[in-house]
Amino acid sequence: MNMVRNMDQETPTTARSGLENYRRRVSATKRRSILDAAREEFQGNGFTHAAMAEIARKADVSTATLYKHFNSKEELFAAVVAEAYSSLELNADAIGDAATVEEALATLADNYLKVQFDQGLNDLMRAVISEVSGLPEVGREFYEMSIKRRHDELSGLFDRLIQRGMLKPHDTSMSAHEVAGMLKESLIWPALFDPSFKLPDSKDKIISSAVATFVARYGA
Amino acid sequence: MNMVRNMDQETPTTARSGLENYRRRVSATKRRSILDAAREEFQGNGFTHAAMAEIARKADVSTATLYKHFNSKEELFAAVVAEAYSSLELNADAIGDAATVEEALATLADNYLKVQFDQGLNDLMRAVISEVSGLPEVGREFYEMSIKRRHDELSGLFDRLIQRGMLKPHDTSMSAHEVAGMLKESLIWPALFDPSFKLPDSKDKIISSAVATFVARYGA
Amino acid sequence: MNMVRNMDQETPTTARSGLENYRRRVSATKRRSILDAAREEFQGNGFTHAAMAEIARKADVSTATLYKHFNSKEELFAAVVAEAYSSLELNADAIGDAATVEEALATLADNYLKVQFDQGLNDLMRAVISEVSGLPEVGREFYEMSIKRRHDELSGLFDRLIQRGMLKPHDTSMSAHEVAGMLKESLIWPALFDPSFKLPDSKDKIISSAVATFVARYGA
Amino acid sequence: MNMVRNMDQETPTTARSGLENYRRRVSATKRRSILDAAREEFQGNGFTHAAMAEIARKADVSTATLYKHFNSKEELFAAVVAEAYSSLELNADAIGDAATVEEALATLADNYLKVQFDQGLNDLMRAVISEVSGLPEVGREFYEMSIKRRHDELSGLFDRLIQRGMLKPHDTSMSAHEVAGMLKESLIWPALFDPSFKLPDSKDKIISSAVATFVARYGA
DNA sequence: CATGAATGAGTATTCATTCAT
DNA sequence: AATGAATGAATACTCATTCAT
Repeated sequence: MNMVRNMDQETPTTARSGLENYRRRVSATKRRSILDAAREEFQGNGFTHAAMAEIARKADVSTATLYKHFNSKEELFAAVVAEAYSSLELNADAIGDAATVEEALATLADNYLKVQFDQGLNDLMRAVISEVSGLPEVGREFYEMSIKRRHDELSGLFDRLIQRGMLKPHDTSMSAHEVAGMLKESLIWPALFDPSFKLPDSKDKIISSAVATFVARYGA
Repeated sequence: MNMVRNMDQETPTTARSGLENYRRRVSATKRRSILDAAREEFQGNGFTHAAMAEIARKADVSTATLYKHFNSKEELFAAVVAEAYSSLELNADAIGDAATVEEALATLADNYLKVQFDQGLNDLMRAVISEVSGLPEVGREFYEMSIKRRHDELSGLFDRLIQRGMLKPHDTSMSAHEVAGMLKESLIWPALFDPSFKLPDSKDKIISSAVATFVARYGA
Repeated sequence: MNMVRNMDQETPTTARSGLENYRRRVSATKRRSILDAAREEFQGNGFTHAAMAEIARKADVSTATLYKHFNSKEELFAAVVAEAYSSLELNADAIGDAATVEEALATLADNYLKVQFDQGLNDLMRAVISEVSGLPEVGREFYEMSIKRRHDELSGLFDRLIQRGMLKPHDTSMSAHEVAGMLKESLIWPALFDPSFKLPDSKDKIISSAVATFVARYGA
Repeated sequence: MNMVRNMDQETPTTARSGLENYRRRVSATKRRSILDAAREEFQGNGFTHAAMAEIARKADVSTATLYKHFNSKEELFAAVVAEAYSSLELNADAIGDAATVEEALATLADNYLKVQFDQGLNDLMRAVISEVSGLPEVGREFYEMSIKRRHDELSGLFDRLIQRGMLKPHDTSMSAHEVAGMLKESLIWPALFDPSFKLPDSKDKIISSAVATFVARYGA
């Protein structure tokens, strides 16, 4: 049945005219390179200082082509931001079977920080913050889709841990904010003000301490 | 008394002419109105979208006069930012005699949030973050002088509370980060992405919970 | 009957294949829809603001097909304009048997105005005038083929009326200009400056007066 | 008393600071050269094809200066058009004492045509017509201020001629339209479609005939 | 010393036309 | 023969900064 479904999807593709297929592929490729170039520009220069012409140059397309794919600079930026957070992999489930609360939280924190720093999300976050007055929608959506989403994931994890008797019953939305805040204060906040900020060696110690503080209050 | 005040101003360069004095006063007044106008513009529109011409207009001076006082937009911005954090009043001492740790922390948090929201520091913070790529110095200095400075004040308070036996001995720099982070996550972070964000009604509950979590781990 | 129609089309190049025939018909259909779409666009937006892409969209063809039929925007515009005036039906003859000069002229004027307003010729005329600097040929040709052609028709009518003794012998080219000008001043000229201009209620009065003035000088 | 009044006006001017005066002069000069350059461009290329950069170049100013004087291309165009028709000198009065109606009308027509052709008003008129869809206000205002204004002047003259018994009492608005239309049909209308159209040698004959037709109906 | 007019470098966006399939 | 994605050249407008008076 799986095969059949696959065939259902693939048959029309192969049956499609070569021209259509070719165009689809070329178009997708260009769109991809535009998004990559745009992300690089926006992360490096922020929204305002990123130039459409430079994005086009980096993507190796004309500005007109760029505008065929995205109707405006705002729309392109929104697409870049949306793609950034839609690619975030939630992995609270994956670590749900950790032996201890401490282990689970530390792993989750590690994953989160890895993604945040490796994918340049701090740079993108600064770019979004820059345009909060001009593009309030993008700001609000970014907050909802990345920050709030991870918060919900975290409080969901806590709810499950309560059910398993690994945590005291409590307001998990509050506690999720608290543990996230403890980590961000030392590890994300500085990155907002210093583009060269890297994860410090003390990272693990900071995580351990935050987890310990969390457990001191909410541990079973 | 009048003399005393005059002497305060004139002593440095003795026997200044009345004209010189007048000019000095006029100049200081203009500088003041420029800084006020600039702060208003930068908080309202961010660095990039603030216009020097508009600042000059609001300050009721010509653009040339504006440039006599500040050599560039960057320099003016830096001056506004510096003034903003240098006017922050630290008040950890004032509440040092609180009866309980909880009371002391809650009062401190209240003061901090009041200043942050009433003086539009969130707006200014967004402006600084916006220009971190272009003006890294301003970003770093802002972090040092406002965020780090408040952090040092807080850990200093904790040190004193430890000495009085009201807190367990511990790494107070770490704990200061943690309690600050817990508050910011709910009460400052959203303001970064939504300029219309106001302190929520749940503010006191959030403060209480953060303090309780702090005390659960670090309380004596 | 079907054969007859086919023969009408096929006779010129005998023994054409069915495929060729089909293509010819399709091509003619497309050309037709392109011209219709183009006229709509040009009348609505003028030459410069009409967009080739929009014309293609309205005609339901690709831009490439559009360019197969017409080598440039200018050529397409010229074709639209040429078609517009070639479809003008002269009808001076038809009213040649009117009882009085007054009646003949009033009928002719009525017909002329009806066509001009109903077929959107005022809009097209504005479009032509707009491009007179860029496309002088189109302007001159439009003038020759529509304005001058109607003028010739009119002076021809006057010549016949002179022969019948219904008008004094005179320079009919001059008088044709005069009567046309009298009507246009009130009924066409305003439309050049106001696209929403409609024929006023006083239209008949204006026609009568112009005719009366004409007759006062040139009547037998 | 005349002298005193002059002094009243000049004193403040001379008392004005040299700087202010200098700037006023320079600014007026630049504005003048911008308007001249713009008129040349608009007459030559129409509104859409006139380029702000080219106008700036011809006026020997930067585009920014150009925008200091006129907020937009539309506004600049409107200013050019307004200046063109506000400089039209009505001179029906001046010829009010002509011996005969014929003489008065012929003189008036001559003046009108002279201005229209010498000042390039036909070119400007084409430019206005081009933008009637985009800038309806400019179109309507142009019609009101130039065409309608001259029409009112003409019918006013006719009213006075009726009072003097030189014309039959009649609807002078109608007759003004008629005589204007007779002239325009031969002498202005062709210029709308041919930028190189010049006043023909037959000009005087055309004027005479139009006047004669007018007098045939409305003469006393 | 103050002025504000002038600048030049910069940017987002559009559109007639072409070209690989 | 038909497609529509891609192009490049063009253009209105902005703004930090300077300069002649």
